[in-house]
Amino acid sequence: MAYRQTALVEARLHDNRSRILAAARRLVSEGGWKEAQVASVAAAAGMATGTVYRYFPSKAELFAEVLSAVSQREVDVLAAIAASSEGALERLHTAVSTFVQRAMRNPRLAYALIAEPCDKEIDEARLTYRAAISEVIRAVIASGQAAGSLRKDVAPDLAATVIVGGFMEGLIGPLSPLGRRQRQDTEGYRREVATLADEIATLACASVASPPPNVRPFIRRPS
Amino acid sequence: MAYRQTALVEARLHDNRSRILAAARRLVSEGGWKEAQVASVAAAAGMATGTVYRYFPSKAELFAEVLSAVSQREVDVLAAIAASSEGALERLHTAVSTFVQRAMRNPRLAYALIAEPCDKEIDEARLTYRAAISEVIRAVIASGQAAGSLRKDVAPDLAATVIVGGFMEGLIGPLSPLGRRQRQDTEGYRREVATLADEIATLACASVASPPPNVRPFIRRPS
DNA sequence: TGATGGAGTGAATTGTAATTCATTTCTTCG
DNA sequence: CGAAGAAATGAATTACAATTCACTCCATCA
Repeated sequence: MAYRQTALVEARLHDNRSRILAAARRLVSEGGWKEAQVASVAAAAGMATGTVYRYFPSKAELFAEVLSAVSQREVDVLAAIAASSEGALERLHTAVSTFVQRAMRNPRLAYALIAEPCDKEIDEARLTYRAAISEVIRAVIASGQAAGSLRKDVAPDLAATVIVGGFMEGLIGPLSPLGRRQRQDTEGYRREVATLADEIATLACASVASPPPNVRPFIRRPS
Repeated sequence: MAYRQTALVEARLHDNRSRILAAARRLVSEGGWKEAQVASVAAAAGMATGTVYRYFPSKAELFAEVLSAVSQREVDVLAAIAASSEGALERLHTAVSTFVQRAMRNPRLAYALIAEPCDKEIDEARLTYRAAISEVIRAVIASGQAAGSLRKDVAPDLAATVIVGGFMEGLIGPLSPLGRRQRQDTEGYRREVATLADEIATLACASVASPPPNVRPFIRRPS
């Protein structure tokens, strides 16, 4: 028994793992999935390609962990807002507009994690966090319905799904590399983002607020 | 000059092209993108792989045309609804619920075309039609605002994007191979679909209907 | 110090489909 | 019929990254 792992080595291993994750995250947030190749990550982390595989079993698991780390923080932020003692409508508005504003802080990363085409396996990991966000929103809606401040004629889970889809889609244009024209460090940009966030949040709130819309849809001949 | 294309041959060529498109569409609607391989399409159309390339320059263009054909019909249906003389809110409700119901007629195909992970190039073609749908919805919203039946405090293009994202997301669960458990030919299924369509459409309508929601969002300390 | 075994390396391998193209088969018409 | 050109074929090629692994390098400790 001439070798046993010592604390120093253990620390280095842990550090390597972190460096890989950081490099992976940086590459995605700079160039999207196109840049997120295992070989590039390894190079960016200052090690050989094979080394990455000593820390992660596959590319998919590596990036799932990147996604997980970023997304979990957002879920936590939303959960904290949801847990506050404000009215349901206020919590919903704040949750949505906060999500939008935070996403716009790092648009390229948010775009990649939310919308950019990527490998199937990574895409599946997205679902998990979209579901987690949806669940937070659902709880807010359900509590608002119980308290009587929100309409009761919509299923909370469906409403939450629609709201999440809505604000994500509303974000995609502004987030996407094509939709962003302005430098991010200007006052005008900040104001635009705040306006966008408020408008999207208001749409979300309106969809579940009382009173219900008074619509009498007409019947179409099915075609 | 011993050969010139005759009408008979021209007809066969056109027929081949159609067969390729039909086969491609059938494969996607049966097995999703996983089954949508050029070789499989060729086999399903009863010809050799290389032949497909005499009609389409690439896989992406082939499937973009499949997507285009299916989507354009939906855009047309929505446009017809949008052009009717009903109130804006009624047109919006009918447009959304009609889209949902039509999608649920062929869930596997709709799922593939709307949400299933696929090649980047095909994914880009999706954007075109999502934008076209969004534009139809935007026009309805704008006309409703002009007529005074819809709130004026939301930008029509943003509202349209959010609504489209919302109803697409609301559809994904029910459309996806995992979310569908029931046979499609039962009375119960039809009723469920109708309910889903109505609920989603109602959410969409509520998000832009008058009066605006009365929300006073609280301020969070940025974290 | 040198024997032991884990850690790191990166060129080579693998897997997966799209795409090509030399060859064969079919159509046309003198 | 048979020459000429178009269309079809499908096995071979290409492209591209993920993944592997035989080897080298380093840390540990008797």
